[in-house]
Amino acid sequence: MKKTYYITTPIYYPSGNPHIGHCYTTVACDTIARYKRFQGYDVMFSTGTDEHGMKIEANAKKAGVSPKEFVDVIVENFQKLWGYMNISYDRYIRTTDEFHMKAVQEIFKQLYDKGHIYKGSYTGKYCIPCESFWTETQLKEGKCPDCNRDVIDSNEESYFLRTSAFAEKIEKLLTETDFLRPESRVNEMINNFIKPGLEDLCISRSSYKWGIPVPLDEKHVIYVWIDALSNYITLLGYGNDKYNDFDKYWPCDLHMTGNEIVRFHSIVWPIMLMMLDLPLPEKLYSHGWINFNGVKMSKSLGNVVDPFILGERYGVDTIRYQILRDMPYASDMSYSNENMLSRINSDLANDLGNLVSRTVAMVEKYFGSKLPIGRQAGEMDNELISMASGLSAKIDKLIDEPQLSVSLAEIFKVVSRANKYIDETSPWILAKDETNNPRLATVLYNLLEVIRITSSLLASFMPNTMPKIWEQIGANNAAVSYENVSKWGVLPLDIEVKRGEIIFPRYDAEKEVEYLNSVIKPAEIKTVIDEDLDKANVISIGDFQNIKLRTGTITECVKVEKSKKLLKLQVDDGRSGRQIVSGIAEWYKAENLIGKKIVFVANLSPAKLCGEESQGMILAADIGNACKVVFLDDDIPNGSVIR
RNA sequence: CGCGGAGUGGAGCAGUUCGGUAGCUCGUCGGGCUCAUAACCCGAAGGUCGUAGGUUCAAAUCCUGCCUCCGCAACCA
Repeated sequence: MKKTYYITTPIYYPSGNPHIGHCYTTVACDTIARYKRFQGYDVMFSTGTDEHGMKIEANAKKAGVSPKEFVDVIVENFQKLWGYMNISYDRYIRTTDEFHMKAVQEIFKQLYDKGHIYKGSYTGKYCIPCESFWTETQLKEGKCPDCNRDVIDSNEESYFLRTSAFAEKIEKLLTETDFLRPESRVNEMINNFIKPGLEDLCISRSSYKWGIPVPLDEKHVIYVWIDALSNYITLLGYGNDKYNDFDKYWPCDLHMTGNEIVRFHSIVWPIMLMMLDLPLPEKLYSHGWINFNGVKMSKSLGNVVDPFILGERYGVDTIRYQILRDMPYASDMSYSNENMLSRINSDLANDLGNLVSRTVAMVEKYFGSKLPIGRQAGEMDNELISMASGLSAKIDKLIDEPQLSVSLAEIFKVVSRANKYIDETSPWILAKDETNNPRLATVLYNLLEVIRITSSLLASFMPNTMPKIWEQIGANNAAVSYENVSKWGVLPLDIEVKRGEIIFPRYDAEKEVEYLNSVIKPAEIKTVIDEDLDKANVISIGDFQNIKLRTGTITECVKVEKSKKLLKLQVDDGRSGRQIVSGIAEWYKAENLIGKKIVFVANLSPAKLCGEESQGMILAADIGNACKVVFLDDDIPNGSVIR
């Protein structure tokens, strides 16, 4: 029986359309899945969408549709993108799939029956108008991060998972095995969550409805963790009859995730599996993010790179190549339109595409497309041959780590060596004398062999384009099999080539960058104007009159020592003065504010921020992620009322 | 002192585990070649490795302080 290999992407949260970040994770998994199939494994490659939760419920409401209708549209976009990017997933799971929902309830029940779940109460902050729960850390200066209003303490009855009991086991798993990679993540997890003491996890909510109901207690829905993480086993048939290959594929060989959900995959998920008495996955790999010109991509900044735009213009394989090649192993990738163009021009067009083109052209020109049988080896051949035939062993190892960028670098080292080999052997000189024909044929044959080997290995990365190369060098399917990738001399001696279209065109980098900059913009500071939000939050004139705005002058200003964002201002308010603490330290230096005239909310109930009393709030404008204080003309007297 | 990561020629990175005066890709400049997608090959210029100290015969690499940037802090890959 064939050996199996099970690889997963995370299931994505469809609160918005997919972008190049989702793309990276999925393309990386696809490449590994393809390579494993190439090696002869029986592969299960899964992806999907995590479709429940408050945010989706809220977004759907805003859009005026049901949550299911809302996610259906976005899920279609995800699937469209995966089709477009040539993603060879075997199974797509949606957490709204009937079989999954039933299986999750089944898993919940099992955990409950085994005593791993108990009913307790969840303490948090609640914003009444937003109907949202927040944790202490989510609050912005003690206010609801969505609407900036006061929140109240709230106790909600909830179910909890006894994760605390497994702290020691998880610590061992993380520190004594290579389960979690890269290693830097291990430190992060241990320091942040294990050392301070692992707490039980709240696994249900009653504040929204869009989720899988808790069995026997339908007031609650199952919160994301058990719902989403379980997908990795339910899609194999665990707890349901729809699929039947759990025994075949579990335990998983590789879970790939982004950094933000490592915690749940490295701590909660293994604990769940331990509770269920199931074997643990072999490996969890967390990759970095794609930054755009050094700035993290985010929808609010409007600097999200759209894979469709890039794919349309340069081809899907080109995009796949670029993101796989430029994402470093353990850190973030810095994307820029310039880097993208430079990468595809120099590696794909100049090195690989041109190698194919010049080799095929020479076989055509010197031998009428078909090599003669006679051969004559040369000393210069040895290095090239040994590099090429030893390549696949390296790649096998790198794919397992998984070091995709380094894999590509290794393959392209051989491509470069082949270009150099052409210069060393100078076929155009050999061609001048017919007695050199055996030598010339050998040189060209060697080049074709290098192209066969490198393109076979590259096919997992660029599945569309490599067959075009095979056609041009006259390689049949057997020649590009895994079995032959470590062998030399596989192509028939009298191989016939067929010149074809240019494989990777070269682009005018300057012109293209100009074009790209016009359609894919780096982050710029801009104000998001959300009229709908304003309309939804209309207040009466009375409400407004309840807010007392007054003018004042900043007389003293120092940074609050313990905090990163807070400045402590002494304000002359035309009366006895007051102290205001404001979260603007990221944008203003304390000394620069002294003497400035500002507007503040005079009747705000005092609050303590980082131990400092704040009697009011100063007005500032949100500009993108930054903020600017509203300054006034100096001739307005302190204490004047604003209306 | 919340946690983590990073600061190396114009850009992006490797090297730091096990100290011995820096390496790769792109870009720039010069040369070669002409089979090829103005592509390919060779060579050169360009860095006192964030900063201040310390250990050492010797530090990008070890130790200490400081500065700057980024990410995370219950769910944006």
